[in-house]
Parts: sequence; structure tokens; C-alpha cells
Amino acid sequence: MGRHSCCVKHNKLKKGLWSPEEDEKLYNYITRFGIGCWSSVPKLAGLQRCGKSCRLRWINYLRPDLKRGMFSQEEEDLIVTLHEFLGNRWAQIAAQLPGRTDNDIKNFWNSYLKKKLIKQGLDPNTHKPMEETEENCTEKCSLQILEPDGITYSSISDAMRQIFEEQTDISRENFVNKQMYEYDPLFLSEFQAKVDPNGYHPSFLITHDQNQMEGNPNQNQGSGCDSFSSLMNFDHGNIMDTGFSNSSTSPSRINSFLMNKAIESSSNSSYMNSHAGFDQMNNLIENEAAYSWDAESKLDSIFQFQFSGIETEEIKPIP
DNA sequence: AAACGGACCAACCGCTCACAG
DNA sequence: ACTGTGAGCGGTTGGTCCGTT
Repeated sequence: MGRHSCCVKHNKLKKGLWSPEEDEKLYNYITRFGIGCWSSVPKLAGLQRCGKSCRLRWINYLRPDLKRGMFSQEEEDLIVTLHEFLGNRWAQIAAQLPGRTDNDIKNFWNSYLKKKLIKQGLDPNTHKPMEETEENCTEKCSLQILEPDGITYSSISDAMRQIFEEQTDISRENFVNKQMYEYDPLFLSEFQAKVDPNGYHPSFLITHDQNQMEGNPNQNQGSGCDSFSSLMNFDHGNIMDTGFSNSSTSPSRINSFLMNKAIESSSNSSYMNSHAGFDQMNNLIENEAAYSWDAESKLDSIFQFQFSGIETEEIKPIP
């Protein structure tokens, strides 16, 4: 374990930038014989490199389907959106951007997007306004989880675990070890589906902000504060306010982005089009002339569906 | 023109996971 | 059950480029 074996064994292997000759050798070998065992590639291709280095060079540079050049605005928006939910899981983000590598996206994020968010006053980790994340979020959000039996859970994780264990056969070990609460949108939507087919657990009341609650009592009914939205915003162990439910004042960035994508996709067969969620959304656009609150509510569920689509491709099934 | 510093990006490193023996 | 190996991922580094002084 630990250090990769090929890095230990062959100290005389070449490191650093690849020459055009090396690229040609690797490219010719892979195009001729395909990707097999990377550790044997250098030997068979006549390269003084370790297999790991060959693999990286192929994935990040030589692959014929790679997209070169600047990131488009669409791609930029998509990266920011996905990062908001996936965090630094570059490989999963890259999977949604055909032709881009995780390394590309990681570099783009670190060199440009991160700074851009900071410039906009947003915390690049939470995607929330700086002043909001700087304060004690748990205090400000005044999160409360009320159970009919009178138990007040100390965190959303506790409450979710309790409900989840009651409703499913997934063990506590899996739950804790995989850290699914915090990171896995598919898990969250699956969890939601198991808890309540309508997406709302009757005994699961979350208030984001006391003031907001007073101003908008409807949120209490689950119409404006659906459980999925709440769960989706439970990130990295911090309770965060949601942009989904508060669309009366500021339409969610996700939804407006998806709406833009849907409009674009009607005339452009771009990368997200293949997902069923966007087909649904295209239908929605065709059938719904106006972008109303109702439409946005539907989009929330579509977005949920969209994420399920993404995750079923990328996330390994729960053991 | 030279020196300097920041930005960018290719590549490396260290780690985890999966799997075969 | 344990160990070794390969694959894959995310964080980090270091070289190069380019703008500024």
C-alpha cells in the first residue's frame, strides 16, 4: 500500500514534460492496441515512463476526444453549479463536461473560477455570500428538527440517520462510513424517495431562518421548503440556507441556469441534452409559456431528476 | 533590456479502493 | 484474512509564460 509500486521500482524512469516523440509512441500504441494494463504500456510502447505517467498523459492530453481551448460560459456555469453540490469531486464534474478532464477543470477552478466567486463576494467552498458563511451559520439559520416524539436532534445528520434507519435496510455502518449524508446528491434523493414518495417527510420540519419563516408561513407547509431542497443544501456538515425555496425574492441560480440550458437546448444539442431531465424540461418549456413560481417548483423536481440521472452514471451503487 | 512576480497548467505525489492470489 | 498490485482521484508542485516595474 501507500506509494505506488511503479514509482518505487524504477527510479531511472523519465519524469517531467513529455516530448513529441514520446507522445507519438504512446498515441500510436494506444490507438493500435487500446487501453489495457497501464503498467505494461511503457514497456510495450517503448517508453521510459511509468504506467501511471502514461495513463495521465493519455487522459489529460492525447485522448482524441479532448476539447481544447477556453471554457465556454455554459461550461463555466455548469462547473460552478456542479461544484456547489459535488464539491471538489473533479472527476465527477468532468464526467458532465465531455472533452474536459478533471485536471482541466481543477486548474480552471483554482486559477479562475475560485477567484471569480471570491470577487463576487461568494465563498468558493459553500457558494454562499462571505458574510453569511463567516458568521456562525448554525446560529443564524436556526435550524430546528422537530420530532413528534419530542426528541430534538442535535444535527440534521442525526435526524436523517434516525429516519433513514427506520425506513430502509441500509446499515448504520454504511451510512457513516460512506458519509453519504454530506456529499451524495443521489443518496439524498434516494433517501427522500424512500422517506416519502411526495418528497416530504411529515415529521421532518426544517426552518431555515426564523425571520424568513415569519415572513413566509407557507414554508412551514412543505410547499416552499421541500425536503429535497433542504437536504441538498446540507453540505460539508454545515447547515446552510437554501437558494431553492426563496425564489420569491431571488430565483435560484440553479433553476435559472437550468432554464437557460433548456431554452438553449431547444435549438442546440448540447451536452446536457442527453439527460432525461432536460427532455422533461424541454417539454415543460414548450407547454409552459410563462416562467412562473409554479414552473420553478416543477423545475426543482426536474433538477432532482436531473441529478439522479447524473449520479446513476457516476456514483457507485450503495452496497 | 532586465528583473520580478503572478498566473497558468502539465505533471507528480500520496492516498484510497478494488481485486486477485 | 492478509498482502501485493493496479487503477483512479484530488492536492500540490514546479516550470513556463506574460505583464509590470
